[in-house]
Amino acid sequence: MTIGEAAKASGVNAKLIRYYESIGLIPEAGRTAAGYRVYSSNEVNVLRFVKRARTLGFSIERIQTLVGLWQDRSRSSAEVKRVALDHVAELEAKIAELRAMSDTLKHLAHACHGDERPDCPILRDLEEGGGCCHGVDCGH
Amino acid sequence: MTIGEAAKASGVNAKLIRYYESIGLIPEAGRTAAGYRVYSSNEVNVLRFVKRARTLGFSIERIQTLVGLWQDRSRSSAEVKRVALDHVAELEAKIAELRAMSDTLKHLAHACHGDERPDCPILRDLEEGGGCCHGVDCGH
DNA sequence: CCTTGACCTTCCAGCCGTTGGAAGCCTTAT
DNA sequence: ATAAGGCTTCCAACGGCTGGAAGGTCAAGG
Repeated sequence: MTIGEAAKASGVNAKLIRYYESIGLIPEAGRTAAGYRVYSSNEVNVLRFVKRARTLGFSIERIQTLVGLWQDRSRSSAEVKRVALDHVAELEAKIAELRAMSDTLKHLAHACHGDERPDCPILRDLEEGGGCCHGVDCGH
Repeated sequence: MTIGEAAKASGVNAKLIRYYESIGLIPEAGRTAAGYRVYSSNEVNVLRFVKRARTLGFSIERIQTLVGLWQDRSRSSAEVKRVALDHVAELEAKIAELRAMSDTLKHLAHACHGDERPDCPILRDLEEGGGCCHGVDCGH
């Protein structure tokens, strides 16, 4: 299997496969006499694992840990669960951050007439540093 | 006002101020005879505006637009609102993406015993590409 | 046999928004 | 005079890719 075929089979871009190899996420592939990388279905499985883990938002570093646990038959499921829950905690923190941004902006946009006039509570908020709704003159 | 003082006054790191100048987000600051950057309270206001906008997650590109609208007295609030709502849409899309990841992982982690045994539905999901819950043998 | 085109190789650069460090100049205080 | 602290520029790294250039290799067709 060449890198292109492995890419198709795994869903991971050929360039990305080389990148993953270069950073040590996956082991160095074997080579033909001409220097072409060669892949077996086993390596394709690892690539698929990596791809799925990326889809779930795991960092490369954590994926390295997960692949290690996956290969380790004497792993404990507790270790895997801990890695997953650490990641969930980070996701939830990020979601909360984005949620706060979005809600603030939706509120400001709601208060904005959105017509041809220049007056705009969104710009006022940016100007004043977000102190709008802590006072009394916000009007909502 | 030197760059360090402007940094304190605006809450934007001195290094970041130079970076913002280098990419054209803020205009080039004036200089003393010795080459030190000089800031007025006006420029500090711009920095504060930028900082608040970053806090709300706006990209540098959109902040450039927002600063332009802010300075433009003949702007329409509709333009500002559109920029804000475009950003809200992006935030919501990102939130939905992270939400899906987190929910999937929480579900998998819930199904994982988290003990010393190696068997783990999280690894099974990564191995199989997330097909677990579309079938019948998932067990939840 | 030669060409064409599709693949493969390496290396280098850029995206975003920062942050860090190195090397050197300027100012102020002691 | 000298030390400390600020300022200057430039270069590099983070994460996770993605693109391009320049060149080698392979299979099919004329």
